[in-house]
Amino acid sequence: MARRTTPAQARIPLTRERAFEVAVAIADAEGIGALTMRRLAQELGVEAMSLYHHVANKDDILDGMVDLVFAEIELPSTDVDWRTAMRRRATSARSVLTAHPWAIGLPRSTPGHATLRHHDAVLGCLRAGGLSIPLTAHAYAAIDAYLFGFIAQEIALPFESGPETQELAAAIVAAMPADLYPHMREFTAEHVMQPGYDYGAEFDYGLELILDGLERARKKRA
Amino acid sequence: MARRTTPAQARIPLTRERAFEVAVAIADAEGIGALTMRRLAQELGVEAMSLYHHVANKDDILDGMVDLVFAEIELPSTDVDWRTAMRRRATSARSVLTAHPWAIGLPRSTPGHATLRHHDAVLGCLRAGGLSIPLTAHAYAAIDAYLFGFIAQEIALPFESGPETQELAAAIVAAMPADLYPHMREFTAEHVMQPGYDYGAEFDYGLELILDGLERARKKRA
DNA sequence: GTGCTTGCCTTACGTTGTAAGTAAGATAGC
DNA sequence: GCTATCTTACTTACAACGTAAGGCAAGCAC
Repeated sequence: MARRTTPAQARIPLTRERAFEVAVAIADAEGIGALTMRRLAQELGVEAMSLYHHVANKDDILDGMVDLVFAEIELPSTDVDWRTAMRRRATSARSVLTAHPWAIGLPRSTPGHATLRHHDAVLGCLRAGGLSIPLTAHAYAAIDAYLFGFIAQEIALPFESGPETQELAAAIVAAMPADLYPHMREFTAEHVMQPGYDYGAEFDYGLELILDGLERARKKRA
Repeated sequence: MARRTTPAQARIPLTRERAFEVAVAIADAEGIGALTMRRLAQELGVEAMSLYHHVANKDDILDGMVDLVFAEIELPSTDVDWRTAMRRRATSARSVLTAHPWAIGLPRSTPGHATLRHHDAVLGCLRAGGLSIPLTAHAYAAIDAYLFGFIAQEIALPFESGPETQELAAAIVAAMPADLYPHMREFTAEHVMQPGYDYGAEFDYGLELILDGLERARKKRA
């Protein structure tokens, strides 16, 4: 019997977009490992195989999810200084990807519309900011490598980035063989354990380093 | 019958290390997707479940593989200028991780000995180069974020980084809706398509940007 | 000899993605 | 009205996965 599971209420028709949204919700709540075709279907009030009428396969869903996340990231504005615009979009990307930590580790196959538009806006912002095309190429590669690299490292940390959990980090290092890693030991004792330490705060330093270097290069050419 | 599969030759006893090495070989040759417990066991002339006498589970194997890869990366030397040392280790990391492209995308759970020793050596190199502890923290975070971020981006490219495949990149962009991504279009036409373009070459520019900024900060304090 | 340890194998289970086929309702043409 | 077709969802089934539980054989200690 192909009877509707909830005959009382008119069913919201299944669409790609709804599937992506619910998939994101599952991954956010329980991790990407909890996202199976059956689980997603169940959450949509549908059987697993019905999903295949709207998506090609699971990778298709993962692509759609990543694009949905990218759509959340603030596009760089061309109304402000290019460095300010880059700073804002970097901060936005960091907060969005931290909220969806599974997204950065997903195998990226085909970029979606939001992803492409995002990258297009970044290029446009750099050009509008007065960077030459070769310098734009340098900036684009450097900023994105740093941005997504930092976020990936931060997410991979075994503890939350924050002041109250430095003790945990210290405990991890303290549990290591005493003289094998002397510099990590020193670094932990004299820096990580110090009050006010916050790994996440390093984000801004590195970003400014790159933006300053690029601005210097831009001025030199002009 | 617990008969040996190759009774003629004395069997090399199974060890964690041998399992890791063969696992790396499989992942290198056929991708990480081809690495299953059964396949690995077969390659070792053993049944799948025998592996569990030497490793805890599959994640344990993945950890061991990553550590094996890290062991290949050249440690930064303290005999040369700290920037030279960082440049060399970055170049080494890039070539090693490009040779084992599956490694950078693996979920990192517990770092192994080689990984820890590597990070310890990096910290030691920076300190020996005259960077203060806070500046070492900045440098460590910035360099690694950029380094691993760039490599991840490079590996995720749908084409090999190299001069002869820029046409493919151009074809991808050319297939996009005409006016949706104007800056990508401009960038491709006026830069990617130009002779001599090589995305991989951006690696050095960004790295120098960061190293120069850090050196400037070091000098200012001294 | 007996008993313990080590190393490997056998069988089996639950879960996964998805191929293939089918059936119910909606819509269009007459 | 009736039928043909399309859309949407369901059912069944399968091969491949990680791994739990237990068994058999060889080597060693005594």
